[in-house]
Amino acid sequence: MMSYWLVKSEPEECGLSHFLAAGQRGIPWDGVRNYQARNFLRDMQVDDSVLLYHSSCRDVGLVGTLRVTSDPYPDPLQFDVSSRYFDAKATPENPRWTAVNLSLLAPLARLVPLSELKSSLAFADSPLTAKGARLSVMPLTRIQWQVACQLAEN
DNA sequence: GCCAACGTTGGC
DNA sequence: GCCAACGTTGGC
Repeated sequence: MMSYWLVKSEPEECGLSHFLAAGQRGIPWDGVRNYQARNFLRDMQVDDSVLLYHSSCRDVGLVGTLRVTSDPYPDPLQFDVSSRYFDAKATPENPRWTAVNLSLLAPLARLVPLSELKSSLAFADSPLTAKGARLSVMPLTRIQWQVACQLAEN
C-alpha cells in the first residue's frame, strides 16, 4: 500500500538544493529526534511518496516531491559520538532512532507557501497547519498529496 | 528577534 | 509520578 508523507527541513540543512545535487543517490533522512516523527519514519516503505517542506526561512512551504528509496534502518548518527545527534542511550542492539533514504522525484513547478495550505480545506486537519505544531515527519492523505501537487501547477 | 507551543529533563 | 525549568522548533 503506497503511502504519502511530508518531511520538514530548513533549506540550508537539507533542502531542495541538496536533493538536486544528490540526484539518484539520494540523501539519508537522519537526525530525527522526536518519537512521533520517528514512528512515522518506521512506517515508511520503498516507493512511498514524500513532499519536501522548507521550514524556518523566508519562504516557508512545499518545494519538491521525493521518493523513499530504502527500508527504514537505524540512524547511524545515534552511535556517532562526534555527531550532534549522538544518543548515549542508543546501542546497535537497541537502537532508538530511525532513518530512511530519500531521493528527488521532481522540484515543484513553484513553491507552495504555507499560507495557501492553511487556507486549503484539505489541510485543515493536518499537523502542518496546526497552531504551534512542530512535527517534522507526518503522513499525508492522498487528497492532500493531490491538492498540493495541483496548487504547485497553478 | 520575538514569542508561543511543545518535548525533555531532573528534583522531589 | 508530578511539575517546574529549560531547550528547541518554527511562524511571523
